[in-house]
Order: sequence, then C-alpha cells, then structure tokens
Amino acid sequence: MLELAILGLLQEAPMHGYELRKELTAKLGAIRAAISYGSLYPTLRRLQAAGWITEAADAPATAEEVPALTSRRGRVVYKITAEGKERFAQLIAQAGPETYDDTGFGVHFAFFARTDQATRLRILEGRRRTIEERREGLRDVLGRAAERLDAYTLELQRHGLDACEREVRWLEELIANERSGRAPTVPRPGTAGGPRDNNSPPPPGESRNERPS
Amino acid sequence: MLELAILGLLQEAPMHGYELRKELTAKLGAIRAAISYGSLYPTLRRLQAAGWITEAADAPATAEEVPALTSRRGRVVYKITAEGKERFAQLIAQAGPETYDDTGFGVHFAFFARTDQATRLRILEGRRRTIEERREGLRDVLGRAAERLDAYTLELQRHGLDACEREVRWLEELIANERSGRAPTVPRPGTAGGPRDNNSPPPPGESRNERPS
DNA sequence: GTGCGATGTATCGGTCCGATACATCGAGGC
DNA sequence: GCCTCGATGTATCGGACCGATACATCGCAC
Repeated sequence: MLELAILGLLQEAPMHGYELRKELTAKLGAIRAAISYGSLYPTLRRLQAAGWITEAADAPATAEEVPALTSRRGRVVYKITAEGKERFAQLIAQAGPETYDDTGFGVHFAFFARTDQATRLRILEGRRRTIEERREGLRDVLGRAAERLDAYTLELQRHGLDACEREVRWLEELIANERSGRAPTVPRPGTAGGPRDNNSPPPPGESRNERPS
Repeated sequence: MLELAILGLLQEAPMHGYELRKELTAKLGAIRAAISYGSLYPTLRRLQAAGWITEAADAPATAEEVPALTSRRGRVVYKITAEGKERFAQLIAQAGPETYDDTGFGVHFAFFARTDQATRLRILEGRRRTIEERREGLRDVLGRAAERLDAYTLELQRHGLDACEREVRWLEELIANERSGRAPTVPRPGTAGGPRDNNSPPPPGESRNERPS
C-alpha cells in the first residue's frame, strides 16, 4: 500500500522523505494516522533498488558549486522513473481482496483521479461487497449471540453496524455517480458547523476557499 | 492488543486456538476483520512462555485411557493462570496513546465490562480527544488545501470527517451515560430490525432474519 | 549566545498479516 | 461401501508496518 501511495505522490512532483510523509498524511488523513518513518525510509530504499524511483540530490540555491563545506548531506529528493510510472499504472489497475479492506480501499480511492472509470467501478463494488459482508456478520452476532455478550460489546457492535450501513449508502451514491458520469460528490445534509450552509464557513480575515460545490 | 484480547477471552472460559479465533472475531468484529493464525499461535506461545496461560490437553470423551492410537494430537486447550489474570488487570487498567487508536480503543472497549468506571471514563475521554484531533486535521485540509486536491480525495476527506463527527457524538453520549451510571446504550433513531424495541427480540421458532431495512 | 522547536535522515525490535501446508472428521452423494 | 468436500484444527514463514530512538541542522525568540 505504501508503495502505491509513494509512487502516486511522486508522480505529481519530486519530493524528499519528510515532505512525502506530510503529503501522505494530508492525502490519507481520513484513513490512517500518519505514516511512520520506520516504514517510509525502508520502502523508499526498496523502490529505489527496484528502479522505480531515483535519488536526485537537490542542488543548493544557486547553481554555484559550494565546495563540500562540512560535507552537507542535505535532503535527498526522490523522483519517479518511467518504470515507476508503469508500476504505478499496474498497481492501480488491479483489484484483489486487499484492495477492499479499509487501508487498501482508502489508498486506491485517494488516487481515483488517476484510475480509469471501469476500475473505479470495480473497486467501489468490491468494497461495497466487503462492507455488506461485514455488516451481515455484525447483524448475525447482534441477533444470535446478543444474550451471550455484555452491554458494552453490544454497543460496540451496534456502532460498527451503523458505520457499515452508512458506508454502504455512501458507496451506493458514488457508484450511481460513477455510472452517470457525474462528479464524485455525495450530498450531505447538515455538515459540521452551519445549520444550512454547505461548506465550512471560514472565519473572517483569512477567507481562503470559495465554495467548491 | 492481541495479548489483551486473548487474556480477556480466556478469563471467561478455557478454549483452544480455533475457538479463540471465532470468539475473537465475534467480539471484535466491529473493529477488525479476523485475527490471523499467523498472529494467534505465536502469541499463544508467547503468553504460555510468560506463564500467563497454560496448556491443558483436553481429555478424550470418557476418562478411559485411549492408548496413543495414531498418536492423536487433538486440540490444545488453553486456560488462564493467576498471573495471567493479574497481567490482564494491569493491561486493562493502563491507558497510553496506543489505547486511543482505532484497534486499541476497540479492544479496550470490548472489555469495558471488566474495567472499573474511572478507567472507562479516562479511556473514553482520551479517545474523544484523539478523534477530535483527527477531525481538526481533516477540517484543516478541507479548508486550506482544498484547491490542491482532486474531487475524489476531497470526498474521501469529507467522508472521514463525517465519521469523526459521528464518533465524537457517540463518545459524548457514552461519557454522559458513564457519569450518570446509566447503561452504555446510545439512542439510535431507526435501528436495523425493530422500530421501537431496545434489545434484540429473540425470534420465535426459526425465522431468523426479519426484514433488515 | 543559547536553548528550542521544526526540519530532516535513519535503524531496530516487535507485532501482525497472508499464504501455505497438513491432518482429522462427519455428512452426503453415488 | 467408497469417496469427496467443507468444517475443524494446528502450525510456520516472509514481509509490511509501527513505535521508539538516535542524531544533525537551521532559524528564531529570549
């Protein structure tokens, strides 16, 4: 998964590790906390060894030589290679079971802008299937084994069931949109904050964003 | 986490590996797919080495000897030791950062029936804090970096933000209940199955599933 | 002039997963 | 009577990822 995410991000711009982690966190913030360096750096090394990315030490400010003072190691900028782009295309197009679990789906979805429509549809439907099965499992437990479980465990299952039902509905919307060629936006009744406003009302002073919709 | 879950389950009854996995899946189905044997068996070995569980080969049917025919290995039943119970109590009572991530919180919550109220409150509030921070991160990205991101990534963030807000509300309810000594049940508008019943109505006869919607 | 937080690269031990292998047992078909 | 097939059951191995930790530089506030 990390491999796919890194390749995808480097396709937009060359980056060094630290930056990569920040972008990764921004892009995948909805599905995982933050990528650990203990995963990131080894993976970068692996990708480099495979020839999918290359190291491009960033030139200091002016093109002037700066002759090895204190042997400044500095940041290591990685960029994707042609083989790397191929690899990305191959990874993004294939959909196995690991594409449907929480993390795998999230990463794939985050790069849907670089995925063709048929694959998008396939992944959305696979994910829906997976969540529907999880939902049935929870319903089973809540129905069959309810008296064996304590109130807290039960409440946990109910909350999980709720989340499943919600996600299935979300996926249905996305699938419908996908089929009709509309933009991937799901209507949301009363989003955070405003009672009837569609987007987050920016505090006056720094008003950056227009309204996207 | 697995260690805590195993110790918790074995506190209810001795079990063998396969059974343990099924119970684990039932109890934690809301937060993780299924425990892999590649985690389960090594962990069991580790717990046994630490003296927290012991192996108790189950006696075949009658107490009669069954003299080593085909060297039937059979199932290995594990039971918790006194030290194991201590270990469980210690693990369940302490709350660090790893107690607040998705998996850690889920496991702790699943054993809230064996946790004292002060700890429950501490964990619920820590979890709320964690989710609030995640929520703020998502709001930031949606507000500040919206124009840098494509429509799919944006939709993913919105869905994540939604889930965060929902979970915070759920936690608020649970915290309020906890403080007032009520049962850990959160009111749910149109739950699956019953329109007004509070608990699972055991279906008469064999008619398993009513109509879900 | 100095401490401190952000930036930046890197490794190590440990947890957990997915694939795989293999053996037993009861039910059902033929 | 035989045979296959799915559920039950134990186990290992390589790999992905995390959390803790270490260390170095830079700019800025005090």
